[in-house]
Amino acid sequence: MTQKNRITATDRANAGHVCACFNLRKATRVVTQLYDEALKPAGLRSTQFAVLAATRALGPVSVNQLAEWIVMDRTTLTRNLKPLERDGLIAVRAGDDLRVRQVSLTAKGRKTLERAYPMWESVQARLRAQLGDARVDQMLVDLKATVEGLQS
Amino acid sequence: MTQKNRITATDRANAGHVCACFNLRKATRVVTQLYDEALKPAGLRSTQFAVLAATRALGPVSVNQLAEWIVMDRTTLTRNLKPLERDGLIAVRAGDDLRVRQVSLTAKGRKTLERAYPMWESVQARLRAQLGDARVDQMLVDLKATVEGLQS
DNA sequence: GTATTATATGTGTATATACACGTATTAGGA
DNA sequence: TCCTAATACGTGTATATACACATATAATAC
Repeated sequence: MTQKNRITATDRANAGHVCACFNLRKATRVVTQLYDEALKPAGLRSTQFAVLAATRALGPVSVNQLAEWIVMDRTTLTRNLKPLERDGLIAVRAGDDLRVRQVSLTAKGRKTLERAYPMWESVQARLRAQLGDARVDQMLVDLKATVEGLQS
Repeated sequence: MTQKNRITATDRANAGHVCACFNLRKATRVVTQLYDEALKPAGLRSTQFAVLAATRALGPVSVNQLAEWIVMDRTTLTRNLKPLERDGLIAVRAGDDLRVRQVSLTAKGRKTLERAYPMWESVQARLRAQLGDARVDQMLVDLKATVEGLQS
C-alpha cells in the first residue's frame, strides 16, 4: 500500500497539468487581463465592474450581504469598496442598525456602469467567438458547480 | 437594430450569471482558499507550490522562461519569487548571459516540496470526491483551452 | 569598433485577496 | 437592568497581480 500511494516522478511532472487550483488561477489571469483591457475605457477593473453590477442588482445592501452574494471574503470586499467610494461610484451609509453599512450606487456609479456594459458585452462576445459557445457554457456550469460544491 | 442590440434590464441582472471573468474569479477564490488551507502545514500558499513545482520540473530556469511556463506576468513572478528566496526555498543566480537570472530549487525547497506533495494530492482527491471526476476533468480541459485560446 | 536595437530583468504604483485580531452595536438571558 | 453572547464591521499584515517605466547587458548593423 505504501507503494501504491507513493508519489512518483510522473505525478510530480504532471502536477501542473492536473492541479485544479493552478489551472484555475492561470485561466483567471489570462481572462482577467482580457476583461480589464476591455473595461479600461470605463475606468473599471473586472472586479470593480462585478461589484458595481452586484450592487446595482441588490440595491442598497450591507457589506456582508454583498460579500456573500459575490462569494468574496468580507474583508476583501471592504478593501475593494475603497477605490469605488473614493471615485464616487458608490455611497456607503449607516443603516438603522448602526453596525450595518449600506452600500449603494451613486448616479455617477450608475452612469459608469451604463458605459461599461457595452464593453463587457463586447468582450463576452469576443471570448465566446474565440472559445466557442459550447465550451464557455460548459465552463460556466462547471465553475458554478465548483463554487456550490465547495462553498462552506 | 438599435432595439436588437440594446442592453436590457434582464441582461444586466444576468451579468453575474454569464460573466466568464466573474465566475472564474469567484471559483478561483473558493478553490484557492481550499488549497491554501491544505498546504498550510508545509508553509506554502497555492501559488508558491505551483512556482516551486514548476521550478523543479524545469530545472535551473530563467525568470522569463518560468513566467512563460506558468503563464504569469513576468513582473508578477519577480514579486512572487521574493518570499520563496527569502525563506531559502529557491536560489537565484546570474547566468552566463549576465542579463539572465537563473532560478533553481534549494535543498530546503526540494524538501519542502516533498512534504507538500501529499497535502496537494489529498486536497486534489478531496476536490474530485466533492465535485466528481468527470466535472473536474472537463473543467481542466476547458481551462486549458481557455488559456490556449486567449494567450497572446 | 561604435551606435543602435533587442533582450532580460527590476521598480513604482495600484488593485485583489484573505487570515488574525480588534471594536462597536445589538440581542438575549438572568 | 445589566451582563454576556452574537453580529457587523474595520485594520494590520502578507501575498498575488500587472501595467508603465527604467536599467543593464547582449547582439546587430554600419
